[in-house]
Amino acid sequence: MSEHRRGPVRSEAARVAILDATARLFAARGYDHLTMEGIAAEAHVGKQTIYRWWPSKGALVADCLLEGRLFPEGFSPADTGDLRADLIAWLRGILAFVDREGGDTMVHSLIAAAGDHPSVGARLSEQLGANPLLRARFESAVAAGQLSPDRPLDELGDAFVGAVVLRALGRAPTDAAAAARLVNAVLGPA
Amino acid sequence: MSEHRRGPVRSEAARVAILDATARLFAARGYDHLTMEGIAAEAHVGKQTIYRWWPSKGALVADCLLEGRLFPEGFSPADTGDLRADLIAWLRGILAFVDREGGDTMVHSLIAAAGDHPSVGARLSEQLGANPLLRARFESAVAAGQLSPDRPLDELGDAFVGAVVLRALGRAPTDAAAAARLVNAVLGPA
Amino acid sequence: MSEHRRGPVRSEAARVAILDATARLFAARGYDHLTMEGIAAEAHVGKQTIYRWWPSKGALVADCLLEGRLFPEGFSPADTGDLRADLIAWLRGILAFVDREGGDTMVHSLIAAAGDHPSVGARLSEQLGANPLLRARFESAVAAGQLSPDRPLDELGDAFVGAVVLRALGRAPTDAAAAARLVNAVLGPA
Amino acid sequence: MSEHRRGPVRSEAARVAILDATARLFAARGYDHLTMEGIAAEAHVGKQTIYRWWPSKGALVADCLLEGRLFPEGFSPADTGDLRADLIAWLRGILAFVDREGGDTMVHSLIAAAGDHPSVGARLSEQLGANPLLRARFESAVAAGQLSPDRPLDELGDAFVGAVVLRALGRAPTDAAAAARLVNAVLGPA
DNA sequence: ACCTAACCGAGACGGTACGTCGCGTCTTCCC
DNA sequence: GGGAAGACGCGACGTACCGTCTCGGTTAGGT
Repeated sequence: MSEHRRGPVRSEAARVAILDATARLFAARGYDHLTMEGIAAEAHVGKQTIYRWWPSKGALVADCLLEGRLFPEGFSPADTGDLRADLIAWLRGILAFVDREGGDTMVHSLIAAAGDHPSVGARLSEQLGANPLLRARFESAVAAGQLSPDRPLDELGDAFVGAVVLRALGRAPTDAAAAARLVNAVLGPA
Repeated sequence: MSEHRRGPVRSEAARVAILDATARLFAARGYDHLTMEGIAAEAHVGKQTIYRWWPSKGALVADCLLEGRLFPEGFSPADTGDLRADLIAWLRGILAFVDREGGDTMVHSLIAAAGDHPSVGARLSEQLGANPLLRARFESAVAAGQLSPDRPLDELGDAFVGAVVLRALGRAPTDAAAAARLVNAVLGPA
Repeated sequence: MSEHRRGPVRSEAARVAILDATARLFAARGYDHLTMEGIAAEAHVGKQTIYRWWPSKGALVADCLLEGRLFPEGFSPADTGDLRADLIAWLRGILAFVDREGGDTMVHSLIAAAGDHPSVGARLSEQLGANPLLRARFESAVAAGQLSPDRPLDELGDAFVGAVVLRALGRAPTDAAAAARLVNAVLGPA
Repeated sequence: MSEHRRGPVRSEAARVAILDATARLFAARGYDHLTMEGIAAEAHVGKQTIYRWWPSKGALVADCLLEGRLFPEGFSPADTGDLRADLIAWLRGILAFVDREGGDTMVHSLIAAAGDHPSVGARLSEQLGANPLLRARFESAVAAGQLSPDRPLDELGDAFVGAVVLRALGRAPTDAAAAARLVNAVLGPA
């Protein structure tokens, strides 16, 4: 009944080698020094094998992001019961990542990749902003009466993550109090 | 007294022709279809004349932005006395610009350019976010008692503009109520 | 047994198109107006395809020479039994070629190419001087007793061809008796 | 009565500096690595000053040649009374010059320059071949009965020098007996 | 036990743009 | 008005990648 494909199936080894090579080169040299030829060489794979399964460099990076090959970590806010303190700690972690050696390159690369490939943009806020987890933290704060139930929570997360992205775009230096200022700005003073 | 330079000075005609050509091509075809060769041809100028004065495509676009060649307008919030209404109107204008024909291309191009060149990022928030004017609007709101004097105003602006940028990165479609939701999220419910 | 190469083999069509284009443009505009870009365009070929197989313009011209694409003819002395008359006729042919419309350009181009690429120089004396055939003519003359068997024949050929090349270098105009004078000078008076 | 030119006359210092720089760079890097910009810089002279007085690189080199800035020496045959021995010694000197470090570069450069500028070709045979002196040696040999008075002497010189140039073009290695073979070839066996 | 379609590596191909070099001209200031 | 400095429009250079294509070799179904 069903149409059967003959011949060998997709090589998992090749798929993994390509994604590994992509993540490795992305981390080492950034998105715009990433080349299809470089990936193919690094992965010991023919270029056609890449093009057979991914339409573009952006899609490849999006897949790496999806499989968590670019951020081993994944930032998520703690829940100590004190929303402001938790948000400040969470933002500090992200800002420290951006400020560290090569971190701004990583962020800029992701932003560049987001420009190339729509789904990278979507993944970006999830991975960097950990939006589902962030939203959960907000919901917990609402339940605890620390946050008005009328605040649209997704937009609230966007405001925090967006401010960080904007800072990263402009490469503005971040001081120690930046996280606290941003929380005060968005949530209102304590 | 001063050490004097001999030889011809920089040609203003060439400088203007290059910036004009850059702005024209940027608007027409977007940042990543913008090429140095295309600019040189459009400006009837040698490539070397571009490289003599600008190190990269990004720097060129940054200068265009600085001279207001990319946004004749410049979004600025009105001051009717009602902060929320003014912010919603201002955000709607920006979102409409992003959503309009080719508007997302323009924004993505600017974001891409920001990745290439630091000062584009800085200029971006000023031009697109009109930060000095936005800050003035916030200060007016503080004076009117509509905003707590303890909110850091620059971070507040970053949160708004950042959220818009983040939306644009993910190419999420914007509905009519998006502006209002964002204002409620950041400022708290009315 | 043998290590096997994978991947596509060299395209004969591209090779021929490049050599054809080179010969065509060389004949039309001379060696120093010959450009790699022009050849690539004329041959409908990427520049890299030329650089992949030839290191320089000179090597390309040398290959054309080797395949007889620059002189369809190839000057060779007749053997009527009269050495002096045959040499004079042969030299007249060459001098006429040099003097004719564009002929000096061709010769200067070849000399310039010889400067660029060693093997062009070697091929030059073979093609223009037809040395193997010239040497055969000398051997025939030795057998006929018209030439001392102690004359080194290669050097004899070099003397004739070299004198012509030297004339061409200096662009000295050649009169009708030039060929006869050269024969008398080298072979001694009749 | 006569039209007087006003302003300063041609600067001899500049003229000498340019020719010196040309000769220095020619010897150091060869004709085709010689650039007008390089000469101007080396001579601490504006490019316009060069173009004001010389039409091309070739003309510049021709002038250097004319003033003896390229060959301090100038090969001339001795007159010991033995023509063959004198010619062999003379040829050996030239061949040694060609074969020595960078000597072939020098000769190739001169040939290339001859292609660019007609008078370089003419000067070349005079300087390298020392034709007037060579002709004088031949005339002495005719007087001594060592050479038939019917041999055209200019063509005879051309044959010798031309054979050397041809060898140099093809970069053929020269062995010790080469000079003797050439003399035997052209003059006939002893 | 073939057959054969789809996979794989390698890499040649026609292209586009890059950033550099050198050309010959033009422009500015100084002597 | 000659000369230094050097900016200009221009054209070619040789390189880097793009995305497509063409090879032989390798694997699995299907028959």
